Amino acid sequence: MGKVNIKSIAAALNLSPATVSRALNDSHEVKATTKERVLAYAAKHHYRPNPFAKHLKTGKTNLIGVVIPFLSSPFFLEFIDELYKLSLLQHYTLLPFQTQNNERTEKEALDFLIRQNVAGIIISPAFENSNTELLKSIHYDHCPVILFDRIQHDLNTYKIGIHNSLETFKATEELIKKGRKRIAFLCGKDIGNAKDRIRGYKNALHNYSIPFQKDYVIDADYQDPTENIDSELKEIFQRLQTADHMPNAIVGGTDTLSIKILGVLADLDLRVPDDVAVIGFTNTNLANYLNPALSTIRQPTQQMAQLALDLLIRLMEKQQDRREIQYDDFLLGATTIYRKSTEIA
Amino acid sequence: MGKVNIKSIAAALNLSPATVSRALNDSHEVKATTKERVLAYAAKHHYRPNPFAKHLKTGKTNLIGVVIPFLSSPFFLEFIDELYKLSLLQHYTLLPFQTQNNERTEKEALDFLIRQNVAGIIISPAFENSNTELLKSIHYDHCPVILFDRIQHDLNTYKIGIHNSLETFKATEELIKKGRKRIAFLCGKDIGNAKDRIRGYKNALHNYSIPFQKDYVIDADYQDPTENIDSELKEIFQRLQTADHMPNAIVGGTDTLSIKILGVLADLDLRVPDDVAVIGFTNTNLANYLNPALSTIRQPTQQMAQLALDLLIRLMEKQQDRREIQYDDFLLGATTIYRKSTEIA
DNA sequence: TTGTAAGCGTTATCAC
DNA sequence: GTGATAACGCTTACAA
Repeated sequence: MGKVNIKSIAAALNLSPATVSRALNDSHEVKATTKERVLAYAAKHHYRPNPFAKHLKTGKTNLIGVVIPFLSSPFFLEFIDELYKLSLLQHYTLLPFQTQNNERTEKEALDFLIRQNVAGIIISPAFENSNTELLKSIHYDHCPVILFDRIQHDLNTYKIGIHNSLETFKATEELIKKGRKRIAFLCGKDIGNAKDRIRGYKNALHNYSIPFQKDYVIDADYQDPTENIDSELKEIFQRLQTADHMPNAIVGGTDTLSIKILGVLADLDLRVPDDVAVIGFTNTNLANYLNPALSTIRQPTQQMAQLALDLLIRLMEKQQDRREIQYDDFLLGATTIYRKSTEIA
Repeated sequence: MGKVNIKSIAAALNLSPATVSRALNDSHEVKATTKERVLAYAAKHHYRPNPFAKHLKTGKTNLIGVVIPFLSSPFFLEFIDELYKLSLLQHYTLLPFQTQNNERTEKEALDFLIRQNVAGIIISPAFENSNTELLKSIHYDHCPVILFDRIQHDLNTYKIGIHNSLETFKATEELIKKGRKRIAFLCGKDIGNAKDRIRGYKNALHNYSIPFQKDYVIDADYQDPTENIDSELKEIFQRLQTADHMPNAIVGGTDTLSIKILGVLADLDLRVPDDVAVIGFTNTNLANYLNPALSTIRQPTQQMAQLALDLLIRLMEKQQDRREIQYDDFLLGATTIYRKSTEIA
């Protein structure tokens, strides 16, 4: 069978392409009967509009680019999943990309998205101020950009995240109240929100007059959660153990690290929570099945996704120069769940 | 600044659009100096080719559609992740879609992919023979389709999976050898590979003269792993308990169920492995950190992704009528890891 | 209410 | 080597 497009439909029905186009787009200026004829024929012959032609003409797409560090982290996975569900309802199509915390890969993803002429972009940057100039030029001249999760970024736009310093403050405080004073903090190197999370941790120590120890802030450098950083972590803690300087509590600053640390501690024959209590950021129900069940700080991914999409759509529809808009930061509340790993007798 | 496209470059350099196009495509029939001039100008003005125009003209894309039941299952996540890495190297772009085990959603995804004019599709169908006719018409008339994981499907194409019956046979046999005889099997309703997995389980029972019991095959009907089927499972096992017919071992037929069952058993105050031993399909390192560490059958996602992409590219490049190709099935080996949950004293 | 025609950015087929 | 020109499938003034 030949290809079925507007021209062939027009020919078959003795109409002009313009009328067919109008009928397919449910224009009010076309007779009801013609509309029916066209629609019936189109359905019968499985007409599929060619988006390339359409977009070439209109210059618009219903694509939304989503740029995240990686999928293999429960938080980002949940976020994307929520976003999928929501965008489906609004007839937007998601184009997800991973950066592996790498600025170059991020740039390539952004370039690709622009070539695809996406209508908007939702991003959690590879690291603090990665691709700042590129993102600014996209946001100002091409399509709106919204930041989430890693919102430490000079791009002037809506930012959706949680109150990172507050959350780590509370978690650290909880450990202190339970009598632990040698508290370590795990964080990803250069990750956009690490600073805030460390600040909360430091403030809590300060509030309870516990001296801050530099070697208790443990930077892990990873591009990918599936990477084997376990041995790196193990070495660090082994060194602390040897120096008789082992912490008796740990705050996990990222999804990935919070889970990995349990395996590391088990390897070192340290009992959780007796020897070392653990609490960390993590968005997975699996935390409850871990050994021991892990206390977690859980980000509200559903809310975050909803808000990101709403704000983005609002920006996409607005004609105003995006340089001149007054943007707000949205800091949502996280949910902390205390489980076995912080249950100190 | 005005838009920079082939025409504007041509105007600025006093060339024709045709020459510019040739230069950008590194055609040999264009003078080296002109080529340089064009490339320099393009780079300086951040020229980005418009894929919509290009594809409208050539009718070809470098897009690969990937259709999976859901992302929130470790196996599919790993698979997609591997596919991302590999396709990046080959300059293909992935368009991933989830079906939630729903034929209608799957159809919408496939329709979308065709409209996007993807060069090929890799799919694990929503269930056995879902969208058979549509997939056939796509494969024969539009672009090659490759099946993976859930390969019980009438579509005649390359199929990549594991030897499901063999793997469940071995797992069941192991439990039998450890003295367990009341062995239950968990599986997703209608999922394409459930039949084979059940067959392996049955064969093992048969080989050791253990009578097959119908109520030990437990169907769980879920659209999404994050769904709350825990209570459903709990009820089923509670009923078995009451009837004094509780199994003392369980084989988990899917990623999702294998993990969930641990929580259910804990809720029912059953000890693993003492009261009930558990082994199941699951592609996550987290299995090692679960309570207790879960024995797993792990699919070779990296190999599967590599093979899927290789075969797809081969088909995309071949001109032959796809009805007439002789397709093979590829059954790769899985890796079974025995951990605490099957450690029977 | 419908038709005509131009044009979106690119590539391919001719000429020159 | 390079330049005109048509064409891909669609939308949209403008005309009728």
